[in-house]
Amino acid sequence: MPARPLFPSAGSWPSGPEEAREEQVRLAPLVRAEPLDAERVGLVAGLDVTYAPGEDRLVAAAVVLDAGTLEVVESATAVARPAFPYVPGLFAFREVPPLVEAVGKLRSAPDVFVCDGFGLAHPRRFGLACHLGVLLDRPALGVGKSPFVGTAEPPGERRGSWAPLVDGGEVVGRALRTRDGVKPVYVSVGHRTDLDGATELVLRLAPHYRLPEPIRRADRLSRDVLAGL
DNA sequence: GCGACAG
DNA sequence: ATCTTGTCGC
Repeated sequence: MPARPLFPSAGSWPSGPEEAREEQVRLAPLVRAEPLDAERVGLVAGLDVTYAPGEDRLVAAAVVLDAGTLEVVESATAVARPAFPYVPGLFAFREVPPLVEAVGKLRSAPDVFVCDGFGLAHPRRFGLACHLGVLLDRPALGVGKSPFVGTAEPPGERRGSWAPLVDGGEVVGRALRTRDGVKPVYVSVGHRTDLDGATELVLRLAPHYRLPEPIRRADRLSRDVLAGL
């Protein structure tokens, strides 16, 4: 029996930004950093959400890939209304509910969840990847397309080079080059992962494109489903 | 106080 | 996030 209601349906969803920030501060200590052996990861789930222009409707997608072949194993989606407005730093309250719903429809148990956004690279060290990882108590990491908090030197131009992302004197993630000469992505720990493992895994998942394949697949699936509504 | 601010 | 075609470059 859970000590605290974990899901929105359980009635603990914040009514506004203030409560949401308090919730993040409460949950942040639950994040655990653990070594992630990228070589041993078998199944990876990519998560993403697409919003309908103008309408208050969205589609969340979870796509499970074989980390070795990058073949899609299965996928699931959820259609919903945003449960929270977009506020920088409170992003997870918008996307976590539908993402958790989509993940709940999966038959497999992915070894790692790859989120479109940040983990510890967050003002309160509790970004989307932390939030989702803690709720599911599964390994999770975040991949962002633009920096949110902190600063990083530009990594070397070659794929694989990276530079620490530092915020408030803390290393909260890495700016990682996944393609030669292309703008880096920003990797951070979500839950039960570490930066070395996350970096290695992201590189493994992004052999050809800037973004890891699981996220690209989830992005495409959520788009396609939304277009078909 | 002002600007910046994941998706 | 989304509104938006072609175009330049590897």
